[in-house]
Amino acid sequence: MRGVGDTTDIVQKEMYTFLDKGDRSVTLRPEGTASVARAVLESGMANEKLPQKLFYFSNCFRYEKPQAGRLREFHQFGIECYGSERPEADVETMLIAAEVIEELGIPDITLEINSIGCKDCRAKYREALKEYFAKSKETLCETCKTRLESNPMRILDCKSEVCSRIAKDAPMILDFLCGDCNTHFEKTKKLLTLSGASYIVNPKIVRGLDYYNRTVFEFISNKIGSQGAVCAGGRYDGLCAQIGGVDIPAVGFAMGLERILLALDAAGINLPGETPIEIFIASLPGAEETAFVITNGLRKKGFSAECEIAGRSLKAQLKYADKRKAKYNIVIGENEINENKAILKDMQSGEKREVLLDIDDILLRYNEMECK
RNA sequence: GUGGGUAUAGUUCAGUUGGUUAGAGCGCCAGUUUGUGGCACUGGAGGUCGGCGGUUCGAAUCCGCUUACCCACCCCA
Repeated sequence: MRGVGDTTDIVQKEMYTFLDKGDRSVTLRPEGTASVARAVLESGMANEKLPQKLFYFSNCFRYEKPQAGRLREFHQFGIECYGSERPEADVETMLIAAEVIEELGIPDITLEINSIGCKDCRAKYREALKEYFAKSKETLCETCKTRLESNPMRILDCKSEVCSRIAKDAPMILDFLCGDCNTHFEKTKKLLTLSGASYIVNPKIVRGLDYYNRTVFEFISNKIGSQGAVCAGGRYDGLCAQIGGVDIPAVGFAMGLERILLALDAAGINLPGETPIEIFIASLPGAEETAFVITNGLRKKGFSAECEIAGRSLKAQLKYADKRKAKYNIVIGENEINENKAILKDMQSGEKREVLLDIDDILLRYNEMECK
């Protein structure tokens, strides 16, 4: 609550909080950053070397009404950089996100950035906003009336027709940045441009977590429904001190994995499916034990090998091997056991080669066929 | 929290104004020379039609309640 901010929706409405069997109040984490900050401080990482660069994959929980791209249990991939207050860290972070998105091949993603300044800038800005919105206080929507006192910046984000119309001509945070924050933002934009990253400045971005300051950004898709933010983040210099640790600047992002999957799906990009097995050892009645032992031997050599464990006919076994996309097969029956020989067959080319019923010989022939 | 929608086989979906034994494609299993798969053909398994209650001679179909899911608002990854 301290980290994310107790006036945010995440804390006020969306936390899964309950008592455990020892009557302790437990909350499922709604996001990753505050947990990482706590871990960094608790483990003393901040005293080791700086900057520290970290990543996480984690499931998160928010009590919201589910819809496309919004689940009550979802997964985030995130990175965090601790120990630099300079724009290089901000841009490095954004570039990594851009790289991930590009590497995955997701098209039509826009990077939107903004600066929400520091405490001083925001104090002035809040006053200006209050003054501005107070003039139309009566026409604001109910939630925004309360936001006027608690967190006027979020009125800018309100989608209600009335509020957004009023917000249209509201003062912009960018006009209230102090010298340092302005320099930081200008340098950030410059580094992005120098790195060849395309972005737009969206002065309306207000992140929903209170720990952010200065740079905030979102990677947005318009192909995955109304929950378009596929990745979002920013700088959070005050968070460590806020939760009771040393004062250490940081910047990071979180990526919504389910939303990434939606975007991949919308673009028709398939993720790699089932891993094909390398060798399938089929067996005829009486040869099951030999097949089993050879399969195990191949596995110990690091191969992905399978044999029949369901007692099916040869035909069914090979059908199964085909469905598993096995690269090679070996059929073992009475003849093979008597002669201590079998046929290693490439299931795609149909090429065959004689092998001894011996792990090393199978590996040798396998490699010969693979290298051809 | 607010609004709208959907629920039938493993899956994607048909199912007429209420009327016999609820169907199809794909998937799964088996067979088509009992030692080589993919293709084709044939056959098979698999459903208390989301749940409970009501109307009716009769309900997958109509009504009420309920649960789950989907979409949008809100909010956010």
